[in-house]
Amino acid sequence: MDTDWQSNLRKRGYRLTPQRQLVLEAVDRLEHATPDDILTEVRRTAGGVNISTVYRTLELLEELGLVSHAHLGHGAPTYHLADRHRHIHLVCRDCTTVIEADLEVAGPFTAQLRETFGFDTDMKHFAIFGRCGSCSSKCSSKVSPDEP
Amino acid sequence: MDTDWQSNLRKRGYRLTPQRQLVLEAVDRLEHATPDDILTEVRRTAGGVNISTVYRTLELLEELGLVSHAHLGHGAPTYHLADRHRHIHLVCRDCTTVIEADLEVAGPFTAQLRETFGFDTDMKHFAIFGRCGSCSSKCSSKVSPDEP
DNA sequence: ATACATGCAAATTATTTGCACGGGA
DNA sequence: TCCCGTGCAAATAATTTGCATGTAT
Repeated sequence: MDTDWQSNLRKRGYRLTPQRQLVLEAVDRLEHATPDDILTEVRRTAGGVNISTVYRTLELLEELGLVSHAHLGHGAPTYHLADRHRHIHLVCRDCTTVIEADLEVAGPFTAQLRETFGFDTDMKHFAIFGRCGSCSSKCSSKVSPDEP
Repeated sequence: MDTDWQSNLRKRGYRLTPQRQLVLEAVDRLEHATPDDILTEVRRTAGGVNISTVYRTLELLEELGLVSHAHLGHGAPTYHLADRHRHIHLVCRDCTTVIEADLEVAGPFTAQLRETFGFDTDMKHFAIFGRCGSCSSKCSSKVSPDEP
């Protein structure tokens, strides 16, 4: 039987291929996965899959609203199921740990941005940069040049 | 006479070169400039300068605390004088306009992140993603797949 | 059957690195 | 003089694209 997304895919004139199923499954299984991570995971099942297929498929799945990506740092973007991961990413500049904070902690902040600038904010797309508690308590001698 | 940063440079054993002066001046003059933007600007004065020198110089100037960089989107990072641009960048997903908001609008938000997670936030480093007022009012038919 | 999807290789873009030469201190 | 800094070219990494072949519908 067809799942919801599979019939949706065909409804829009796209084909259902093994590669597309495998990429979606990999995005589901992995979390915060880069295109390269996803390729590696997909190849565990289907060895011949190419990286360009992964890029093209991720683009398609994002267009369909099934997956989203976020920028957690200078590196490659990370992909996740669109209906999962409804949270903010706090990334530590020192240990690169990612803390996941509920979207609502930013509620008053985004409300003010809307009020002041008419700006409709998506806090999920870019990470929030800073230093986590454990790195702060280490009183690191290496002071960031970008901080006040 | 030596400026502050020039003697600082030498104090640390680095040499004062035309390239380093020109890169710093370009970062000052341009705003939100990518390494490539900076190269173009520097070459207006000194044609032979190489892109790798720009990268190496930006790294050095950042180490010295003179410049900082921010990530305003998926593209290359942008550089600015460290003691300027003490603000948050609001980037529109549709028109890619950058709104500059005073850091203090995020005060309560960063206070709560510190309280809840012990996380010390630098709102300047990554842009805040969303949609600006004028793009929202256009009632764009292209609904973002990443929004609730 | 027929167009769309894929694999593959080459092109792009952004950044980094090895190396020999040249110029500041 | 000495060695750091630069230009240059090649290496890397991430992503995109053209094209011939393969395949879902």
